[in-house]
Amino acid sequence: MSACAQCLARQGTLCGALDEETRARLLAMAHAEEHAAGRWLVQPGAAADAVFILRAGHAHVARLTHEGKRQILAFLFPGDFFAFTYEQRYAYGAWAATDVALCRLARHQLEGLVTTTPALERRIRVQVTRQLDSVQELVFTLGRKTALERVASFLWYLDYRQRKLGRPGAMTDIPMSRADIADFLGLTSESVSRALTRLRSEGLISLPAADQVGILDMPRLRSIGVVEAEPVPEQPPG
Amino acid sequence: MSACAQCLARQGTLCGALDEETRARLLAMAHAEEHAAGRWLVQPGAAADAVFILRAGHAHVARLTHEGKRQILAFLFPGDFFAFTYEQRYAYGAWAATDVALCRLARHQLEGLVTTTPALERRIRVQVTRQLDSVQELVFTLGRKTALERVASFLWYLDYRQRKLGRPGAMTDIPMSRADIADFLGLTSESVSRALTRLRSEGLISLPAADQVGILDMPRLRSIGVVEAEPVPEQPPG
DNA sequence: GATGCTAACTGATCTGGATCAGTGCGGCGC
DNA sequence: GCGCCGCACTGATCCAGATCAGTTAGCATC
Repeated sequence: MSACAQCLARQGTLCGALDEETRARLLAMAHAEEHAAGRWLVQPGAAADAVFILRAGHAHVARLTHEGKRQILAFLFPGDFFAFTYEQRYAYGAWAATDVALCRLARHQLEGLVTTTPALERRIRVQVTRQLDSVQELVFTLGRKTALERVASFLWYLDYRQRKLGRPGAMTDIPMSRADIADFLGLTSESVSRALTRLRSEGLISLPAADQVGILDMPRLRSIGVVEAEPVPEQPPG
Repeated sequence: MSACAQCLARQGTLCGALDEETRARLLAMAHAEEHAAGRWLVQPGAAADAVFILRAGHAHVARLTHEGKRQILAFLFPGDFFAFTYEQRYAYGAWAATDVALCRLARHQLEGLVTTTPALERRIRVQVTRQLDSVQELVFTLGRKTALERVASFLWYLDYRQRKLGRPGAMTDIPMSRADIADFLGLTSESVSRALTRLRSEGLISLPAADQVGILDMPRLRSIGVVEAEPVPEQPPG
């Protein structure tokens, strides 16, 4: 079984629910790649000619400014696809945080298959819509949450992602640095540290190592972090 | 010509580039609606059973918290479609800022047409991807820009949207309140006012009325606001 | 054209998170 | 084992933007 086959068969991702034939065709055009940690997988501003699926490792999508500011737009977990756009060039870059393995799909090839395969088209639409929902979630976090709320919701999100990948352990990995978390949440690494310390001192989490959290009180963590949207019967705030 | 026909024929939107037959079918399932200012067009948390296209007026997509905080996720202009999701319920609401006119498309009907019409499927995918790009832009704004930068980029955005709708006048309308702008940019209305005052006092804009700006120095406004992503040759910041 | 009423603006003060400046610690090379 | 290096944490100070408190400018109503 080729390197890409397994990742294309994964449930709940781009191709999981597709029929055999379509998956075989995708597999035929998929190009397996490996990259070392600390490299651009997608160069910001490069010609947008391919779509990728992360097979293994951790990566993130980020936008940079000329002053060296960075905003991480998404953390990528195995099975996630990225670099999908209709623009000529990528507005953002994708960075390998660890050693990673990818499937690369040439955009024009994929586009060809998509036009003759409604089921694939639909899968892509579902995935892009999901991504839209999750970025809107991030907008809310950045616009209207305090530092503590941001970190609490981030821990919930980390746990959720890892649970979905099927790791039911008591501990949740933190596979990125404090600086990465800060650049995702619109904070500094110091603020992330302080928020974690505070959550620990209040007994919501344990921090046995810098890259591991144990969530001790999920309901309270959720209530601090998630700030649930509520079905409003009538009348707006503004 | 029915109320919806014109909006379905509009170029650059959901249905602009479709063939006659598909457009006729869409038109057949489109239900024209009008709503007064200050009402929910889409109730947050309501069953997600329809998709809408804004025909006339202004509206916005917003998420609320139980503490009365609000984050506006997008301002809607004529031709925009919204409330498109694969979830059971809307995570966000859409609010009529002025009197509005809509086309309503029942989700199950649209879904049926979409599966047999690749061109429509593709149009939706392009639109959703564009929305994703613009929300990512907002993430960057909220995560890494100062108040002045946010307001400057917002004015550029307003001007861009209105230019695209074909209003080449020297003045740009501001069809929403300062509080709305604040809730979009993650600020307070006071901060929005101060930023506008400062941009005016530095000669970048004129403010003949509260709901109109004249952009006097677009290059400088862009350079303050847009903080362009730059194609990085190698090496990350983190 | 006086009387409210609402939204925009502005000034004074407060504060959450940034910034600056360390300390502590775990992993790695020698 | 020991020194080095990089990251996480923590303490002290600073500051951008929030908050609080008016003032001003339309605009509708009588």
